Amino acid sequence: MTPEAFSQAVLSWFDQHGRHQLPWQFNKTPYRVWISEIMLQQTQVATVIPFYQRFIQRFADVQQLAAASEDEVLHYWTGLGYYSRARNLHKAAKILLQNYGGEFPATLQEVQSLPGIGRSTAGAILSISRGVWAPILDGNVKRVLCRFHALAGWPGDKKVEQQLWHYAERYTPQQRVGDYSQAMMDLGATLCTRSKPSCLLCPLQTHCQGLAEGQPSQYPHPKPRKTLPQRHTKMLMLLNERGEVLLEKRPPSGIWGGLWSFPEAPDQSSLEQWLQAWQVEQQQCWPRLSHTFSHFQLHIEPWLWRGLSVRQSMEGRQQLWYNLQAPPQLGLAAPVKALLARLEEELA
DNA sequence: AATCCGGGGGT
DNA sequence: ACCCCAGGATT
Repeated sequence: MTPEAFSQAVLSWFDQHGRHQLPWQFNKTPYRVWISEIMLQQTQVATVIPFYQRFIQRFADVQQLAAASEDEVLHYWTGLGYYSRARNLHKAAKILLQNYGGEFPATLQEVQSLPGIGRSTAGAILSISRGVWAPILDGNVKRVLCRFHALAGWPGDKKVEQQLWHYAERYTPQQRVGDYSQAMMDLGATLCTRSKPSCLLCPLQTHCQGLAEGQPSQYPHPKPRKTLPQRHTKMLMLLNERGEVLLEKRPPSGIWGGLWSFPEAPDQSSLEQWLQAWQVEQQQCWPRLSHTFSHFQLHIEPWLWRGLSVRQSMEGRQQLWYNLQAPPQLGLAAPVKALLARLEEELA
């Protein structure tokens, strides 16, 4: 799809279906767009609207904002969150008054140098309020572009973000650049939503790679977990006098759902319950196993228990004695299979 | 309970 | 050059 066709499709959709009645879409001065863009960082439109109206009513222009106390500015921000946004807004207003005569500068560099304004927000302010050619890349636009190009990786990753800026630059049109910025944000906010996107209504559906793959909502990929949560458990290999070992069927859902596994003792009290139930003669600790899942890492401490005498209360659990010489055909959890193999060596 | 979010500040 | 944070909303 050519960049011209892309932006044309987005703009046509915006003319028909975009949002045009938002408070900051009237009288689009740099000041009013600036305030709205800062409020819209990390905060949704519906939440922002009443705050925006109160704020603009009290601080109608840069001069009034700069003249106010920080306390009062923060008062009008109370409930919006991310309060450094308000402090930066106040700081920037004073800089605008001191260094720019109260007028917004016209270049991306200068706007971006103001506290609280990065590349995307600077682009939004200049394109929407002044028609300056400047791409934007907020969360909505990132989502649209990741899906459109089926771009793998997490958008917070530098390489991925760089590629996204490249796409953003490519599609940003020379004409109607402000409408295009607004249109892309609307598209992401109303159709290309995080879950359940309305692809059938999307002006880009015929060229969207993510949709072509069948799972557009898998993009953008989520932030990778830095360190997987660690869980610990003991697996009890209860060996009877016939050389059989006890297995339990796991609940149908959850980890290893419906598979057979050793009895587990994740904590001390459950361990003691098993000890009392079986009155073990000999306990032998084996080297630990680690097993990694998508969302946590499991550290397994295997214990071999021999000389079982008493047996209590196995009701309510599906259990069986697994004969190592004549193994039944069962679904086994991976580490259980490994441990059973090791156990067979041990007894041979 | 986990995920998301633009920019700033710290490592 | 990366990592982490803020603070409310959504899922």
